[in-house]
Amino acid sequence: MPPAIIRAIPERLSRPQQVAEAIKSWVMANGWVPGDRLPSEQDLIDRFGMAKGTIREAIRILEAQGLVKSRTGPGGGVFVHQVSEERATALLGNYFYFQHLTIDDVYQIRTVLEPELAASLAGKLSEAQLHALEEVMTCYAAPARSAQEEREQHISSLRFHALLAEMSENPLLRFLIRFTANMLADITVSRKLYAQPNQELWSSGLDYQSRLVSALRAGDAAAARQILAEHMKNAQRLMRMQETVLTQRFLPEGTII
Amino acid sequence: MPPAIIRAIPERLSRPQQVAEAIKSWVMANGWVPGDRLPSEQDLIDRFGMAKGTIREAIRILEAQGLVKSRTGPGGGVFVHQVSEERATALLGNYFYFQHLTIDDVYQIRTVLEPELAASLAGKLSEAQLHALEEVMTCYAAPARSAQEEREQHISSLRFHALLAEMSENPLLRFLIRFTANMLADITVSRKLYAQPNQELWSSGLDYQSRLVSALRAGDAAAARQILAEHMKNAQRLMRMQETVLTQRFLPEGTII
DNA sequence: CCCAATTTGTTCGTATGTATC
DNA sequence: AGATACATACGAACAAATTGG
Repeated sequence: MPPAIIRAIPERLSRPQQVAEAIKSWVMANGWVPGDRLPSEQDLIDRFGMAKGTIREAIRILEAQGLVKSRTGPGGGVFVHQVSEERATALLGNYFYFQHLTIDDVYQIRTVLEPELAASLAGKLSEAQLHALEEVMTCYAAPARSAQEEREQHISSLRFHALLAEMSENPLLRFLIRFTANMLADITVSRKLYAQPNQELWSSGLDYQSRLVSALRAGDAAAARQILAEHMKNAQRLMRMQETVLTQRFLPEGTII
Repeated sequence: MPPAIIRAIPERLSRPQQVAEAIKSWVMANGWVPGDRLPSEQDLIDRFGMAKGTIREAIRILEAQGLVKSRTGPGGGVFVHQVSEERATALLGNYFYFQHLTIDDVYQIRTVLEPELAASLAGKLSEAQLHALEEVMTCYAAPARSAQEEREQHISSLRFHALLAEMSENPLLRFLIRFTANMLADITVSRKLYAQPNQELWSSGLDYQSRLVSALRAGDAAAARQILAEHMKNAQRLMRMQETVLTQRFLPEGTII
């Protein structure tokens, strides 16, 4: 039987990478948490017996991963930093830049995750949270008068889903819903911007969401699941009708819906 | 109405970060693909009018993100590189290091993704692929005699799911299934290693998988979905019974099941 | 407001390592 | 083996940013 975990042959790491890994393990071993300061640059130079440039490159590697942040001046230094959702989104987005995703690929995921999210939140939201959702919905109460407006409403709709995800207790579910919504917001383009907006379809989208909030308020998980399942199916159909496609691009950090 | 996409105030980037972003955009604009060589270090120094150290730090940032790789020697240089699944997994794992995930969090995702995967693959697999799945199943044909063996079988079971995911056409689904399986393989520890293995439960796990392969071969999507849904519910219950917990840790690149 | 101390950030010259021919 | 072309590493000096007096 093969070993439980196949650890790839460690291709020779450059020294900065080694140092970065060493620091990472060191942080973990010491149980350092975000906000804690790492030894100073000079200190690291002495400890590792390496040149300043090498140490600095190591720091930059950790910084690129979102694990540390550095500040200049007295009281400055390199600090452990909690990887932000933005950073994680950008880094994962880089991976998918090279995998040609289709709209349907993304919707295959959303079609199962969103209903699950809705079901898990039914009856668990405060009145304030439910109000926040209704607030976002007002952004597209009026029917779109152009394809451009329609697209903006689509983005608002995605924001609704991102907000809903924010309310989940499950960090993984939260991230995945928001990640997929961000992907769609960032990299979809409609090929039919000249076309007339299809009011019937998007207004039914609004209808879905208000029914959803009702179900969430009533604590009806089955209904919430069902409503969102239909909503997803519908949204996917609309994207298809508009011949929407995904544009390949790197996601710069800082984009968030 | 707020802007469609809120772009966070661009907190002042250090020069290496700016250079890294500039190179990234440059690569995209030129449509460079994995394997293409970036200008030499000296060339970049001249172009950006910056010192070697700064340029090198920028390269390291891109390297940490998995976007480039550099080789020394003649014909060497910095090359565009497709972000590997391992790298993406490690980087995303860093994010979840700071979000305390529970077993149930991971299973909430698996419970909906795995059945969807199974359904989408029904009737689409070649006989060779189906054989490969049956091959992995043989690893735990024999009942576990200890908690340790039981854990090894659990890992094998995860490998089965990872292999199944590999067969999906959907890169996002593929990644997510494999990511969650990797999370469980890497960071679960059983708190009841002293306990007797529960043969009944795991052998039923094997039963599920052989029924699944049959359904896949028969092209019965509904059955495949149903079988995996039950399998997931059962596996989650087992993890609960064993009081399995997640240990928080950074995932070094190179771990893969 | 300025000055001094502290810490990271940047530059340049030089030397070393490595792979190709 | 030797020459070449490239990244890699080192060290010392200098610059910029931040804090506190």
